[in-house]
Amino acid sequence: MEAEDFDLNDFLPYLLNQAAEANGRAFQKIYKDRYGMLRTEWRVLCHLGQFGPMTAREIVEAAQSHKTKISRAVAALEQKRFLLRETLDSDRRSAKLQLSPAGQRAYADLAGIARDYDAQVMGQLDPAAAKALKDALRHLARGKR
Amino acid sequence: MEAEDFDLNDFLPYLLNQAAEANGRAFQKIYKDRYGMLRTEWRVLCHLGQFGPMTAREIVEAAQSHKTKISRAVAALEQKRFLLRETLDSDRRSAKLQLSPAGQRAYADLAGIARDYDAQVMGQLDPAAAKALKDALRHLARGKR
DNA sequence: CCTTGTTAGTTACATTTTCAACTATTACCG
DNA sequence: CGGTAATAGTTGAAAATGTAACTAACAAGG
Repeated sequence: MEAEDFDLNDFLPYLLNQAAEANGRAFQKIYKDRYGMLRTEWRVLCHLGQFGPMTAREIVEAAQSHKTKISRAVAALEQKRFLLRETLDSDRRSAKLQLSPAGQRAYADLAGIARDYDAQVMGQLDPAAAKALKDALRHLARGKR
Repeated sequence: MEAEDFDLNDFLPYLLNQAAEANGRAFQKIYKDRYGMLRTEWRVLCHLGQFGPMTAREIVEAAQSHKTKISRAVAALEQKRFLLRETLDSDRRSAKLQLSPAGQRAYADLAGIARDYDAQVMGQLDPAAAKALKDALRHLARGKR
């Protein structure tokens, strides 16, 4: 329990951060340069492209992200004409959000690149370790918010 | 290579981010509430506590962090009296940075908590998976900046 | 219906991060 | 040496994020 036993390079939050940052940068450059998107915008695009129309609240839950972030990302995507919103009759506070054709094209483009990127990075790891890694990450990402 | 094959919940940068955020929050609260530190400040404290006196540039390299972030964190730690700076005779642009006694106490305190926290989280994982996880993270964190 | 409470989403403001100069010092090279 | 280039670190403005308060719509109980 002494501080001497502590090793920063073995501290999980630090490792996760370093890995996330190092890893995110390359891909971030792509959606930024190509579509002028921020990370949260890419995430919203991604959720809608993958799961179909959703409300903002559903995206908040799925992405485990703060509602102001989602709100702003939705507004930005709408302004860029990647997204359409349609107020729900059943609850006029919410809107059904879905990708425009341009949004779908952007999603298809980026998803393809993401897939390749993921395959390339994961390919550097031993297959068993690769699977274990993602399982562990999914476990760590769950439930502590 | 089609977008349909892409699964966000299997995309490494996304998983890394989710895991890092979920995981970082809990510990962040501690150094923030207890010492009013920001994450970069905690990191600088940590580097100095662990590796002894360094220059700002060395911290930048070790932490793979931007120099303005480090510069401001150093200034903040100095103001909080956790850190002492001493201009180098060999190169008067740089300074030797080291923790004050108060800084060392804060480090010892936080390092102990960090160690426990890490053990607790890692303990939830299968031992083999736990080791594989950190190895993989170290691999991913390397070299891509 | 009318009051009270809750929820979806937005907006305003403060904090933090990033980006682009800028200063001071050192290194290199004719 | 003297001038140009490179490096350590800082600063100011712009962008992004987080926090809190807000609006609008719904829900439920009397």
